[in-house]
Amino acid sequence: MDSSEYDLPFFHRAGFHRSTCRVCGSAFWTLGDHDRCQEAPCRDYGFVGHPGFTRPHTPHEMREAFLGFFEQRGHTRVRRYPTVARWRNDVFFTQASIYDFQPWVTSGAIPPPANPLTISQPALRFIDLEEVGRSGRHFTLFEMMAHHAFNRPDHEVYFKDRTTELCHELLTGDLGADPTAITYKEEVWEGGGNLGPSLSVGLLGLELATLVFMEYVRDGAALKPMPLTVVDTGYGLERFTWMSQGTKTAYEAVFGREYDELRRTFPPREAAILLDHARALNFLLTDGVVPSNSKEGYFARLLLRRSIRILQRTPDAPELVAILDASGREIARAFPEIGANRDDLHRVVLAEAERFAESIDRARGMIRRYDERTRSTGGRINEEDLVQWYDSLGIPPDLAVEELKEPPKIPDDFYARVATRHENERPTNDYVEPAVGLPDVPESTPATEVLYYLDPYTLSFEAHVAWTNGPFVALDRTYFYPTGGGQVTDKGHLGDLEVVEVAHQGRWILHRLERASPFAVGERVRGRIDAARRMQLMQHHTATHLLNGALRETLGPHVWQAGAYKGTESARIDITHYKALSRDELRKVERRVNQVVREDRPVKSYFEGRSEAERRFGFTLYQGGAVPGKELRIVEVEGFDVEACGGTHCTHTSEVGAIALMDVERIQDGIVRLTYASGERALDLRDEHEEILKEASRRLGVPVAQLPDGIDRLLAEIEESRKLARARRREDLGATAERLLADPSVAERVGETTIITGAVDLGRPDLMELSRLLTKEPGRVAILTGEEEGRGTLFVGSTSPRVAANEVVREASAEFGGKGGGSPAAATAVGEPGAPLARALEAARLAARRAASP
RNA sequence: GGGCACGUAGAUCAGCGGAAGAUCGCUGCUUUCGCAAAGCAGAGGUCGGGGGUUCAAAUCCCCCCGUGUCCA
Repeated sequence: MDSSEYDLPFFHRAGFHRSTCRVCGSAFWTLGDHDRCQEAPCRDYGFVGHPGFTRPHTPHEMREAFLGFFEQRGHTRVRRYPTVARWRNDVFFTQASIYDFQPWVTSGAIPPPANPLTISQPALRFIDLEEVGRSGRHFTLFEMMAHHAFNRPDHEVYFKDRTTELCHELLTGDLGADPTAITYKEEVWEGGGNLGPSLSVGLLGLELATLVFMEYVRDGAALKPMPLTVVDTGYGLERFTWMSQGTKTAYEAVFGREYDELRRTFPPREAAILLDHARALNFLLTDGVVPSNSKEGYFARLLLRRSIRILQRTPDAPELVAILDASGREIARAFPEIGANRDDLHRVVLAEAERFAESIDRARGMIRRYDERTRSTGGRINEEDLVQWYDSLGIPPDLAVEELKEPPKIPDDFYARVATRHENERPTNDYVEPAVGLPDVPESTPATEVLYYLDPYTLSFEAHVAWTNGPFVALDRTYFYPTGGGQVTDKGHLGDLEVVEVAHQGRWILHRLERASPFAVGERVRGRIDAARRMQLMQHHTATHLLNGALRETLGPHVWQAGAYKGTESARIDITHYKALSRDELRKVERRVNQVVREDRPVKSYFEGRSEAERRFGFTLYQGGAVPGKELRIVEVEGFDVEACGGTHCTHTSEVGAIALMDVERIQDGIVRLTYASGERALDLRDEHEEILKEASRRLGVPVAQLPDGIDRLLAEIEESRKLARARRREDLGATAERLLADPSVAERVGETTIITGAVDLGRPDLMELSRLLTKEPGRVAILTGEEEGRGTLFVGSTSPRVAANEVVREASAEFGGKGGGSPAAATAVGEPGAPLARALEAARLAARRAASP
């Protein structure tokens, strides 16, 4: 980056000079006499014990000081965005204040909520997890205070010069930092194909803020100016607070009284971890994350379980929810939504704690058994075992060690070893829906005017053909709904031809006909939509919104839609929830949702600017995931549910008819799927079930009310006859055994051993069973042959210590080309088809006699 | 989304190519005024499902399903 980028008029006006850091070699600007930039590691902390600001601030005071400062200078204060980035699908969490405005504002697609604006945005960075409590300055959740300006060619708010001036004024004004102690280090910021100069603000060894100026687009080797330049600043609230107090670590300054409180029970690192995690969890859970083993849920689980482990190994530790509540009360001073649903939050946390306890119990037993087994065979548990247990069973190494009699040392690089195991995993997240084979539409074709948004009831219309190719037709306007948003395609007719599928393709909606289109461009055609199908889809879609609302109302605000599908036969919604739904909860939801149907509330669909809609309804709008565009289509069930949605909807809830829940299942950890039907299908379904019941009752010959008992009786009968068959077989075999034992020609005595030989017509399992019956007493050898599918089977069982069954079989099997083997107690061989089985039997008898003779 | 581990009697698990086991629980009997307890006897298993390899599969291989867990 050219050095002129940093040569700001402000620096000259205020008397700054440019210098080079003796340690890191970077250029920086300062009023003072420094040979190095004023950030660690180039210099030590100089503010511990000697605060760099005049007055100590709490985080709350510091946030107010910051936001107030910028408000007084023409900035509008903007409310925080959720810590879960619902409006984007490229990241899980909000990691910086600028995330709030990506991609729609930064790309210029929509105007910012205010310009310039100031915000304090809670941000999450799990990359620093291990440093929390150790470094004295890292947090998983931190607040990034910022002022942002978005400059268009026709409207410049401010850029590098004013930004730096404001920053300097902030520090040296009321906060009272020594102007000569500050350095502005020249850096380059790059991200997402954009880049620009940035300044890193150092004071007494602490990097307090970064001022980023997004200015260029990388185009190969060249840099092209961005049409919209962005001021992206980040001021760490925690660091400002720390600087103002000059405590030993940032944790004392940030967590204040709660930290002192916990320090009575915990060492410094653990107290810091507990409070850091509690703060992050308060935001995460309030913003609707349910702990689970995948996606954002995993991070909530990680924080919860780490916290629980610390509490578990500490005597007289406070309750986790108590720590969460204390932390939440402090946060709520600035963010009142935190703790507003404390009961729901407690339920989520307690459910997770319970699961963790179960998991640990299981693990404990397993480790103890494994330890005993290993030691009894002279082995030892090694470090790799610890890694394996953590990776596959989730047993923290410190816990494993507690259970072991002779524990190995936990290696220092434990977590690095875990990471090594995950090195060769290939990320396949970037799965793209395979192209459905839609043709490209020439750019010159006018975009399709989408009419179903405005009126879902017009099912017959006239339009002009805008473009056509094979079976595909684009119209200048259409009421046909294309597959999307979990709602399946409309069907119907264009002219006399059937429309089999409708799909989005760029700015057009393509209708695929049953065969090649006969229409000419410009031709006027009549479109007719399959009314019954559309009605059913509308009912299912509106039903989905109603259920979503009822589920959130019944189960708690942690419920978010995690996926949905609306077909003609049924619909389903996946929601985030921490356990399976009880029968009672289901009944409640079904009653509630049908009540809303009967209340006949209006369902309004309209367009609204993104920022305005977010402001009015909050981020629960994005139930269906991130949606593109500057305007959102809002579907509002009055007083009940509001979502951004492009689907076709009933205009009153009563049109949904009825909603019948068909099935509920936990499809994965933290996600519950409900399947249901509405409208005509709900009635059909009830009829079908009725029919099935009646038919079952007819076939079983009992009244419907007695079906369960009837089935029980039937099952008992089946069980009975199965037992009977088994008993009969055993009896038959028993009779055969007795017959053989009674026949002096088949049983011969050699020394202590009785050898019984017999050729019977039985298969292998029966031969085995028979052998068992014959060799119940010690000192017996049974040599049996049978035939199965033309192949002779030899079975030898022995309870004589002198006669090894496998030896007998080995010697005999040569006689009939048999392959086999076994143990000294039982052995078997199967011969070639048609091989002389009798010879094998005789050979086995001789072998057994030889072995048995003293 | 990917890796790893695990699915065996009602429960907890062992077995890891040769005749399905242990402990607890259950049933019956003995002992006891009765209970607890003990002793004896017994019932209870498509070894998650489906393919394959093998003379032989709970055990080895492949594909599903389910559970747990680590990591993005």
